[in-house]
Amino acid sequence: MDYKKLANLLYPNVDKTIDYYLKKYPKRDLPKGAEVMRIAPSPTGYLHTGHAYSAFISRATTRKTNGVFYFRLEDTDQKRLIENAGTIAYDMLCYYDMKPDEGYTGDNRPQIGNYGDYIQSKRLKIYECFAKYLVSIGRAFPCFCEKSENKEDILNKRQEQLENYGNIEDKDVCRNLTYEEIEKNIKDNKPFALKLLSCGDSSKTFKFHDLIKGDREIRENTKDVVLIKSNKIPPYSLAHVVDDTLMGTTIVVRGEEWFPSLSAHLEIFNAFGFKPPKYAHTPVICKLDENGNKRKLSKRKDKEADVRYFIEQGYPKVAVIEYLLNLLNSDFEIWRQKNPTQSYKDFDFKIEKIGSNNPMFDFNKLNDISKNYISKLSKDEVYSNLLKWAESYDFDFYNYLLNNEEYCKNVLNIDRENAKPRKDIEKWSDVKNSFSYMFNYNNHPFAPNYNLEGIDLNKLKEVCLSYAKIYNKDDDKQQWFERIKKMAQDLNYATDNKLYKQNPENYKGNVSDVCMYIRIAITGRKESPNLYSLCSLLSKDEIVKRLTSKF
RNA sequence: GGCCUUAUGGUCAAGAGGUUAAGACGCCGCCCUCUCAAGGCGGAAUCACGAGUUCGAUUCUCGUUAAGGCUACCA
Repeated sequence: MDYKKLANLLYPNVDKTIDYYLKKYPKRDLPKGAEVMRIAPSPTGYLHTGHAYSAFISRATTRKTNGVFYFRLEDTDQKRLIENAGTIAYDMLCYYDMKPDEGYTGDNRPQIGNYGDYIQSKRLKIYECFAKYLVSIGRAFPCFCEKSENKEDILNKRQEQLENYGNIEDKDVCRNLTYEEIEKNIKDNKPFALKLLSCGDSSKTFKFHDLIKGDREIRENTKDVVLIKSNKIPPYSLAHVVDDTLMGTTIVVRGEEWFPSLSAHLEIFNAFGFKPPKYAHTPVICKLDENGNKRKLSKRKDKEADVRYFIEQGYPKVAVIEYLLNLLNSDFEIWRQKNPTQSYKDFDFKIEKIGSNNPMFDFNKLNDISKNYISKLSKDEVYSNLLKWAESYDFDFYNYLLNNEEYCKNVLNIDRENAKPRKDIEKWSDVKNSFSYMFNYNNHPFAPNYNLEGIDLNKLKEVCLSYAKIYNKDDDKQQWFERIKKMAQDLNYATDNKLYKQNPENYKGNVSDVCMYIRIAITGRKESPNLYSLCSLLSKDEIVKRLTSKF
């Protein structure tokens, strides 16, 4: 077969050679050891938590090595495109401190960098040229078989093949077509897919080093994978090889689900004579499903699969990043303990430290990281973060915060900015609820739906009414408590816990019960931060009103 | 069916041919305390199973099992 002739028959309009493109995108001039890495999502949905997870690896590694982190949009699956998904993905990356240095920046926004176009659907001419080259050296052939239109058909066909033949044939029948047969099909305007003519032998293996998985022995590829679909668009396999070569990618980070097709990708690199990049196949974030089985985080079922969920809930971005980082390099948290005030960016992130089994998403851990992070913020930082969150997700609360800035900051500062700060805020959406008695109590002498079951209403009334008479706004913390103790004694409550425990029947209760009644009246709850702190932020009128209006 | 990957407490995990098998989250208890949170102290809980190599295996090898993935003109 005359392959050059075949190449011209299949791609008569390609006028460039691959050398043209290889020269057009020369080797990058970067410092020694610099890595070039990319995030290459397909815009078929929002940015998945797993994308953020692997993007972090690339961002951290390129930051560490003074390399380049770029964004390429893999929009080759025309059927599943979702509008704006690419833009959202870019914006999410920026939000989470992973702004790319180069590439796509959103739909209708300018691209950055000299290795574009960074949108695959705009690179079809390039792919065609590379495809033609493979035909011309006898490593690709056209396949005129009818394609299956949907996944179900494909799965059925596969099942049928399994049942009838016991295995699935890799080598495609069309690889044996003669030039004349092909020519006739082309003249008849039959659409074709271009496939790799695999030279692999499945009984042979070769050595391969993965940055995460380590040294592996891999079976040679035997599958005639599709290089150009019949709609002229390449699937991932060819686009990956061509783009990562032209764009100078040095490390490809991708999910472990790609590992089985690695062998085919390497054969394509090999067919071109290109040196493949290094690879890091990452574990996949999972969760426990209803049946107790591990499964991949699913965008349809799991809210935490969408990075926007964490923003809506008001998790600080650093908390989310540190959680993912903790999953990636588990020694991070030891470093964090030793370096409580440093940025996570100062942590020496190592790709090879990434574990190789699939972690489960753990909200307990995220919440813990988040509440620790928030507890270290100053009241001004808390206020501004909360305000920003509320602006998008709770506008009433936003207005309240804006109009009562000083007061709100004081509330947020209760037990903050000291050695043992309170750690009861996990995310911004918690704040309004946990401090509702401070923010919006006006019409509720007792918080809405407060359950007074088990509370002695007579005692509650007695304590509240007598405390309302003696409350003094000018007391300092000690005087405040002394006054309560005095009142407790007068009402026959114990003020010494040991005495009380010895003879509880001699008392109506302990001074802690007195505080409980006051707390219920002031906050509508049995638990709250330090009562003195709360009272000192409320006016005397407000306190008296809360103590008395119920009765 | 074939192929690939993984297996240390409930979760994230360190670890090495000989360890009392780190640490963190969660859980439980005690202390502190006006309650809660925090903090302090303590506790329960792990090397999937079976062979082999070895003086010795959770660690190395081989099987088994389980879970996940791929086997698409999806990425």
